[in-house]
Amino acid sequence: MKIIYENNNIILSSCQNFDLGQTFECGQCFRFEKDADGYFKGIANGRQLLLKQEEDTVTIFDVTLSEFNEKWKSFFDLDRDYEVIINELSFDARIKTAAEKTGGLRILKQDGWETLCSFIISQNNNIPRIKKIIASLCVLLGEQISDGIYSFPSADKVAKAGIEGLAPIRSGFRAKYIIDAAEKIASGTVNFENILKLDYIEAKKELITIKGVGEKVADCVLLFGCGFYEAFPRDVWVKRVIEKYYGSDFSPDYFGKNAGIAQQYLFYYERKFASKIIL
DNA sequence: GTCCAGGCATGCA
DNA sequence: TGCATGCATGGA
Repeated sequence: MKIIYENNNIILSSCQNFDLGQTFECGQCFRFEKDADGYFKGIANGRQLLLKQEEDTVTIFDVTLSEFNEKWKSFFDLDRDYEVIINELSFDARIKTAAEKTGGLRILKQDGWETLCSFIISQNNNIPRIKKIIASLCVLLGEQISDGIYSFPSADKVAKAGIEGLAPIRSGFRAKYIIDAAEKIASGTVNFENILKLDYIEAKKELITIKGVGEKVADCVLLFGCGFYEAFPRDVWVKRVIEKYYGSDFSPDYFGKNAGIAQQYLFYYERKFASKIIL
């Protein structure tokens, strides 16, 4: 990959294993959309981001080189060689097949609190509605960045709103879980800086102390928000794949240190290509 | 109208 | 420890 800074845009050329559509659509994030002209728009790290991809060239608009190096390089996991990872995982025929279609996705490193809150909302819910609830939460309690664009609200702001304050977002039984998470993050009882220093097992234990956070949500937070690539979220889709192809004695250790990436290939492939569900 | 959604807490064996 | 059940809401 070559990085060029030009007219306040970052141009990434000769990108390998980097497809914006797959990265944003594969189910790890909820605030990026593709518009009719093929531009991707989203909100992350407290700002709006505009991107476009033509073949193996990705342009990130209105971003300085220092901002790119500080924030977005790690956000898009650009220092990781996914081709090597796919080769390592391709001892498994299912991964090899899946990655032929989904190998352009990259595991984003999103804000921990936002990821935690988003995946609490995701439980027993469908993706359109998850996006809708998150969007209303941002309008309700986030900061207005520009016209109609709102940041993800701080844990402090959400904690202060309380369960009643969340009523307008219609999150149902999840409201009490959102508030418990917000309170624990705001008070420092659960601290992402600390979690990043722990090993995977300890980090997961820490997250599960939050009400409404079980193994699956914790694994999503660790994988999509904390860079624990061994985290292997088992949702209904992945469980289905495991039952069908790997059997009941399956362990994520089978895929090793990048089990989470393997999981994402399987999840996305199953939803997009192996089932009739349209994303 | 009915089914079900990137689960989890709870109660009961 | 393991399994059944309820949960709020609205998309499909």
